[in-house]
Amino acid sequence: MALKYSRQREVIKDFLCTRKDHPTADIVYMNVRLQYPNISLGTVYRNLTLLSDMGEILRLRVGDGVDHFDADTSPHNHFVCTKCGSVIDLEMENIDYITEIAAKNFNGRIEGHTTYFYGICGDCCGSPQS
Amino acid sequence: MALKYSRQREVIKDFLCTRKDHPTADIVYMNVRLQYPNISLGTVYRNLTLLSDMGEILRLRVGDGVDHFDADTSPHNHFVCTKCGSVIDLEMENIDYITEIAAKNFNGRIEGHTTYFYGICGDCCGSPQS
DNA sequence: ATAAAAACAGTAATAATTACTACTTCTGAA
DNA sequence: TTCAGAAGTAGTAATTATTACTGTTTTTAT
Repeated sequence: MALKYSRQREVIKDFLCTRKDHPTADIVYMNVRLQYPNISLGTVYRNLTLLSDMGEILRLRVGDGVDHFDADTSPHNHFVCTKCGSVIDLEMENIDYITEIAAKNFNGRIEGHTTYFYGICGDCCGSPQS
Repeated sequence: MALKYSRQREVIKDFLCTRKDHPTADIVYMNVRLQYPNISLGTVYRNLTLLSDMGEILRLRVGDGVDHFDADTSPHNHFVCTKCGSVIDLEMENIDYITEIAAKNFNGRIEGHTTYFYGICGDCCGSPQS
């Protein structure tokens, strides 16, 4: 009986599934609290960690100092706007073969890679003085 | 007269040039203090930020929650061991063309990418129970 | 030499995340 | 169906990396 059901965890997962942007723990907290007013931030963090450890969600470390979370666990890549900070899904062909390129002259086991593309997103390209 | 000479900055840069692992600010601080005992941690952070803003060093956000720094600014990629946490240079062919692959169906400007390979390093592969 | 700008040491503050604790909720058997 | 114990929770405190602030020192252009 290692993992028990928890209403809070379900609500967190459900909320994350409704979002295509990649919210931070704090944003999850603020939103989940609307339906579940006395949930605690610690519970949000614990369950996000739990869910990502189980592989049900992804934890994205895009380099802005805050973890982002993604309910879409299918293989895909992300773009981070250096102007507005938004994290966007990319529809692009799979590039996982780069791990084989990396493995060629490497003395160790390469298991994967994390790649984030950065630049200016469509919205910010259109807005004044970038 | 925007940027003035500073002995502290020189010592920090010199130390970083002697290292091929990718030390954190704290490790830089501890080592630089051996030669410069009353340097402050804030000075180390400020100068590391300054140097990376000038492009003289790289700031690596490998996803372990701590920034690493690299005096080698030539284009190369990094590997992070998920067991011991060490950050290692990879000698591999350039993969920057992946930004063009990413740009194909993307409505915005892709300027670059950060890629970190992860797995088990050579040392940890050899050691017991990985 | 000197004065203003920049940098410094030392300390305080911030921000994200994790740890702790007493209480509550699940759940598998009696 | 109860009920005991494990797992989870709310609320708070602690931790960790980093940045900001302040009064003093260093650099450098005149």
